[in-house]
Amino acid sequence: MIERRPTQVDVAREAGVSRQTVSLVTRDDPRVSDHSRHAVLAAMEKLGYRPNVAARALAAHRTGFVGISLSDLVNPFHGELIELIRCHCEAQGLVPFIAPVGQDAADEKVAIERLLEMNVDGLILISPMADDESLDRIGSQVPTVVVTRNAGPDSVDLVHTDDRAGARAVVGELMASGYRPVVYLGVDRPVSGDSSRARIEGYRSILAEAGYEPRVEMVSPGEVGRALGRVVQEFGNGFGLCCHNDLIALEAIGHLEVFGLRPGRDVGVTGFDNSGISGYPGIQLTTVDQSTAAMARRAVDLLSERMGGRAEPVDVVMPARLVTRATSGRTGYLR
Amino acid sequence: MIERRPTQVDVAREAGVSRQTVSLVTRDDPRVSDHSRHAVLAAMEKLGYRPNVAARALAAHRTGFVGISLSDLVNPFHGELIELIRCHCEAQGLVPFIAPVGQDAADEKVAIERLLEMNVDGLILISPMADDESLDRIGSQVPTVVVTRNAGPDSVDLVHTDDRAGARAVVGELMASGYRPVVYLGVDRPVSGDSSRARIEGYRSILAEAGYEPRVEMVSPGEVGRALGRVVQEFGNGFGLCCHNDLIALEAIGHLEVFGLRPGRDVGVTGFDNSGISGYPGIQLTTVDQSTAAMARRAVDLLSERMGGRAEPVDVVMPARLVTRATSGRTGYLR
DNA sequence: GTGAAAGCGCTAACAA
DNA sequence: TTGTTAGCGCTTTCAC
Repeated sequence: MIERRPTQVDVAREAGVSRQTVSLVTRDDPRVSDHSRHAVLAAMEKLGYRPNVAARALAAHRTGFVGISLSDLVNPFHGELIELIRCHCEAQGLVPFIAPVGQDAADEKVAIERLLEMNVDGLILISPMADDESLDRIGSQVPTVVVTRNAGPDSVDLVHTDDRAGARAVVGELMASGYRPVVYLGVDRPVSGDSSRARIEGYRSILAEAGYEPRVEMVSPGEVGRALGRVVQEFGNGFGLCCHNDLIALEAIGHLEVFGLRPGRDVGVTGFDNSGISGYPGIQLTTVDQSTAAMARRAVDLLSERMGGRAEPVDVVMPARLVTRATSGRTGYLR
Repeated sequence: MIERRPTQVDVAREAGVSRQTVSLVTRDDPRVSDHSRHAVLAAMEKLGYRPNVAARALAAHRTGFVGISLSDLVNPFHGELIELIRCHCEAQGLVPFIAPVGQDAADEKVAIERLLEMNVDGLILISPMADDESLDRIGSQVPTVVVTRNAGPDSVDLVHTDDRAGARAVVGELMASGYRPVVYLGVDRPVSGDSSRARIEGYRSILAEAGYEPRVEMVSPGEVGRALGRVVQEFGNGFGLCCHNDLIALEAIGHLEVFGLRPGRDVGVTGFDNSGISGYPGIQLTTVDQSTAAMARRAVDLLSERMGGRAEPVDVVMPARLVTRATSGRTGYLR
């Protein structure tokens, strides 16, 4: 039922040339006569020849593969990012593969290890949980770009949004709309250089400047209710809720409605990521846009450069853009 | 900066054994003395040895890789499914990789082609767009399981939910709550055996039994507004909206609120997938549960069996379970 | 422009 | 239990 795959030998026999000529054709080498090339291509087509990547990798010491590690597949922001990265990889002749990561840093390590085992030429790590030492080990083995982190070892490049500024922007917006106090609802990711930390830092800084005490509630996705209950109990209404990302904000909005609190009216709510759903009518979440497309492009470009031999680390900071919608209260009440 | 990776030769020298012994240890072969095994493992650890998968694939004619093709990374249902598939692959000693697919069938073909090139031992295709002929070509090259489709060639196995029954259940629920007419809001995927078709068929069948005319509106994600506008214009309120999946339902709910229509009260709305967000308080979407965990497990099991030599096609139908929440109106109005 | 030869790092059958 | 011997399918000098 499952037949043997044709090899270059089969193609060569079919085309009436030597096997080496076939190899040259696959690599687009110019020193093949038009006639031979044509015969080879026709034979490949006829036989359904597909190069054996394992053999090529073994002989050529490269694969053209780019490994992508991605933990949170449920976050639509990541989905958008991956699709854009894929497009830019295509354009650069790189072949992207995703290793699904499980829950924790240990799972992530396994996933990255596997990408290394399959001889990827480069690595794009999206919101990795690994510590700097692990990142350094990885980066010194293969060109690596880390996306959404603002710090890391010199062996990797960094692409991230100005999370601090983004957080300051949304918190500023909530305060300008009159919400007090502004509470931060975040995820607990004790990873150096992680976006969650930068956002909290931005939140703290702008509150400090305005002379307010910070109040940070750490939650896991899916468990926003309890934390929010505490906040409602303590402050009633009129407070602002600066959420780590759009998903948490959506969950918070759901809980607020149960408490009878209308987002953008009784309570100000903001997210982060400007993911597709945040702009839906009926949701209209005020959030921060991360210029996802530019991030994706820069990440792939940096990787190409690293693969091309650059050794000095590069850190690209993308602008954070406030997207003001209904949930922060100033553009008209929706609900 | 980037040092050469150690090979079995290096490990053998370090451990003071022959290279072949190292090979045996990597394959967990029992006929190695405890002493040698220990020395080899220590040497591997010390050198940071990692097997070269390309070389292994070339020699052993298998990789242990399972390729997963996945078009819609933004749909959280797919994210959940992938994570479950990953877990079961681990348990079976299989290594999952995802090839990100672009927008259309041509992109998908490229992505699957790449998985084949990297010598995956098996393929799990999630909601593929390929036609039956393409699927047959794929399935006759490598063991393949197609998830979420109810028809396909004999060379592939099928795992899918009873979409017809699921659609009948939600439409029945909407009608029992008194919504008339019940409109279907679906995506246009002209793929044989696709879940979208089965759901529409279920919708039509139950409407026909009750003596109503069907009304199917096809939309693309992100463009629900226009179609919904037509429906509202025509029927005012009191109608039911059976949406192809939760994402579309959420988008529809957003638009309904702009029209001043409250889901579960003025209009009945249902989704499909029972994805995490559908149960959020404040959303409370009536939907259909697809027993995602069981689907994932069966898919991986079927793949193992195929890889083990089974040639007869298997078609597994998972039960569709109605999850009644607020948006279909009978469990108390939320909004 | 084409062919010959060597070898990438590993597995697998067999012999010792 | 360990070593020997062939390759797997391809790229890459280097001659021709």
